[in-house]
Amino acid sequence: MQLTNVLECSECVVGKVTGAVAGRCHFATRQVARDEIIFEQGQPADAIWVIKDGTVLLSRASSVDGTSVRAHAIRKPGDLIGLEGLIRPTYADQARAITPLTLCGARREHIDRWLGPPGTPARAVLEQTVRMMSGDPPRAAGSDGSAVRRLARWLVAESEQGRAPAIPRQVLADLLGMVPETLSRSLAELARSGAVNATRRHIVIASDAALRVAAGL
Amino acid sequence: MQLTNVLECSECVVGKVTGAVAGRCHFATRQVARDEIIFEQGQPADAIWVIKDGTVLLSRASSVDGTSVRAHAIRKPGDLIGLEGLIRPTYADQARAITPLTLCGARREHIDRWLGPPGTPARAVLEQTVRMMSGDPPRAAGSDGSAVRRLARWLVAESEQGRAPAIPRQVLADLLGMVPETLSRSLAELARSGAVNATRRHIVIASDAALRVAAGL
DNA sequence: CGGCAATTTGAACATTTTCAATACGGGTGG
DNA sequence: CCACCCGTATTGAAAATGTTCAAATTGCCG
Repeated sequence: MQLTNVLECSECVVGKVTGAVAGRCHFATRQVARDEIIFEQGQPADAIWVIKDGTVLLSRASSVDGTSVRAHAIRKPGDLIGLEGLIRPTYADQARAITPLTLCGARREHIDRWLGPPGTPARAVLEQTVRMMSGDPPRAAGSDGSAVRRLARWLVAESEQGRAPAIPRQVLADLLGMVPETLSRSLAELARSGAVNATRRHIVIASDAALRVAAGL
Repeated sequence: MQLTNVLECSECVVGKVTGAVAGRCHFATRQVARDEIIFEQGQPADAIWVIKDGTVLLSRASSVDGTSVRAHAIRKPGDLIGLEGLIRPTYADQARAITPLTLCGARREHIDRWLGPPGTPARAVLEQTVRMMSGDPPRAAGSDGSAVRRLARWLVAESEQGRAPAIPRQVLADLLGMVPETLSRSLAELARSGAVNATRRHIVIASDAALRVAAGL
């Protein structure tokens, strides 16, 4: 996304807007060593950062069980991290430096003021966008557990009032990182164990408990 | 992300900001039938929509080869689709209705005006965020092709000047949806075929051609 | 220069994919 | 209103692929 690896203030979102000349932007610069944690998932989201130099790794513990954390994105110079602070009290990801880093950041209140009054169109759209982003679960893959387990987790996470969103099998398979045949088999398995009740179009949850067992929770 | 399935104007990003009472927002409402395509990947991104009711599926053809499209996200009432129009001339995804839909939308120029002057902080941050979002490749999964192929594709997509980002194997494995052992083997395979040259910390591309062959391009 | 943790390798095993055939269900037209 | 038809979903069996677990290696840091 960025041609050079180091971001000048004149190329930075913040720098550009404030018309800053090199190094004069009002955000605070901070150096971070490799492997250092910038923030933890669940911590109060009290700062937002721009990456000037280096690479950041975002990881998230699966929202349902607290265990296995999985890397889901890398962020590079120019990118913003910690934006979820705009819409929720805590960080949605863990951010870790996988190279030495230069960051520029500010506390949430500061950003809040800087962004201008809430209720302006740009700000409202920004917030909605961040909400959308941090709500997207990373696409599942084989190493996330067996097909049955992934399906069960998805059902736990996405179902409302005992019914899963009506999504064609082909599409759901894609979202779960498997082929339709495997999805079909997994669903049959869950039905066999009494966790769900599936027709061609709808999936209803028969036993929340059984489903959670299948999900490994 | 939304408790009810139908979004009132009073709950909508646009509605809220404009203080609209029911149905009075200046965006145009549109009904969409199930399976209808709202926009195609690559088309001029000339409109942005808010989902009022229903579910939208976003799919993307892998950026490297034009073939296999994969579903990568679903969007629900309250979400915005087509935001990439703010930062690039064409849509980054295909959007398809997987239920009957009610949308509210406006042309890009309109949104542009509505969002206020470019160069305001909120707007700049919004644009940067959208840029980040549409740049994120969906996490790979087993059904996307063999491990070697997925690795090769990632290398093609992420390398700059013949070198891949310096990422620990463990992390890269996660991003590619495989376990470290499999990554190791895949990398060895690519090295054997002369496509890359790997040390523990860096991966350099030895032959762009060979790599593309391994990627199936 | 030595120790250690990350990585690589090996072999057996489990799972998923594949390919092909069948069943099912919804929509359509009579 | 019912029967037929088509496309989607399911099932089966074999083969390919990835995972697991354990052991050996290697490169990097102090």
